[in-house]
Amino acid sequence: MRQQLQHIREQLANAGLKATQQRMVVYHTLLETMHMHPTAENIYEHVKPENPSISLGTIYKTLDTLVACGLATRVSTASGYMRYDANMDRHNHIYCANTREIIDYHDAALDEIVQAYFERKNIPNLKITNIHVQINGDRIDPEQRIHIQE
Amino acid sequence: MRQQLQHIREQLANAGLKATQQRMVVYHTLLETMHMHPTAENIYEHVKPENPSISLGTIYKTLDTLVACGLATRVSTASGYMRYDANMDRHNHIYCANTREIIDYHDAALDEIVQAYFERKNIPNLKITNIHVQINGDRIDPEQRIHIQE
DNA sequence: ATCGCTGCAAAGGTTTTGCAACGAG
DNA sequence: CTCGTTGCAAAACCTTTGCAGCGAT
Repeated sequence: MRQQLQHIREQLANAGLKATQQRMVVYHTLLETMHMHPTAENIYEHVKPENPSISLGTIYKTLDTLVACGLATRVSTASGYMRYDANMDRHNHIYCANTREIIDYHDAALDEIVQAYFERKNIPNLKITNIHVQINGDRIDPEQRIHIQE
Repeated sequence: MRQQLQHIREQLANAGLKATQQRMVVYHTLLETMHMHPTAENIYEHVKPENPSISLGTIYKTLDTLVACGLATRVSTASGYMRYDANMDRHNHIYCANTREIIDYHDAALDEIVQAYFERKNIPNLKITNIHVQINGDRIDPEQRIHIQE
């Protein structure tokens, strides 16, 4: 955790950015709550108790900054809310329509199959940067968590 | 095209909805501009010259209606804008980062592979309703269209 | 004629912006 | 000390809503 803060500091320095309290806190929170793909508002509420003077505008600016320097990404939604993800490992998302969750889905075998498919396919005039499989569905039992085994 | 308007009329009737001028025009435009996955604003601008009295609020309400009765879907974006798609055939999307386009990508073989994969996989407590492959990339030559051959 | 739908304008919610004060390097 | 960053509040956006009047059935 001290190590993680050090890591954050380095990443920001590499991008030529100051390691301010606010950035440290926001990025740390984003890492902590990564699995829920929070909105700016979510992070604000999470951070405010221990940082009462932080402003929502700063959260937005910081998230933009993190995305710009490759420490986070925006998550595609059809909901109108912007959600953020600090998990930069190659992974896919399960979208639960009934619970509105977005669940990480790591699956190297799937990624391999899909990537191989597109290498064979070769779409002209397109340089593919990344492929993302969006699994839409519903939790059958909304009380029970979805647990993924590779 | 007359046939298409008839089809629209039937679909609306089936859903217990009145076939108003506005709905006909909006849906017709959405079908015509399907390939560009327009925003509500896009449709408004497209429609206004020939329907000066139509309001943007009506466009939004109509798009909601079309989505609710299964004639259109919302397209996932990481941009904050809501985009709509009247193409209800099973298909995927190519997201061009440099041109901001969303291009339809039909590929039955890919769909087959992915679907078979998840049938084998069976994620516990999840009922999959649909799987969507998002191909992110850049046009190499922004002047030249991307043309897909199956 | 009825009741659902439209147009308008106002409100709502999220995200961005401008600028003086602040603080990390 | 300097210049990038923050906090605040206002503005800019996109989308939704309320309601009187209109029009499809």
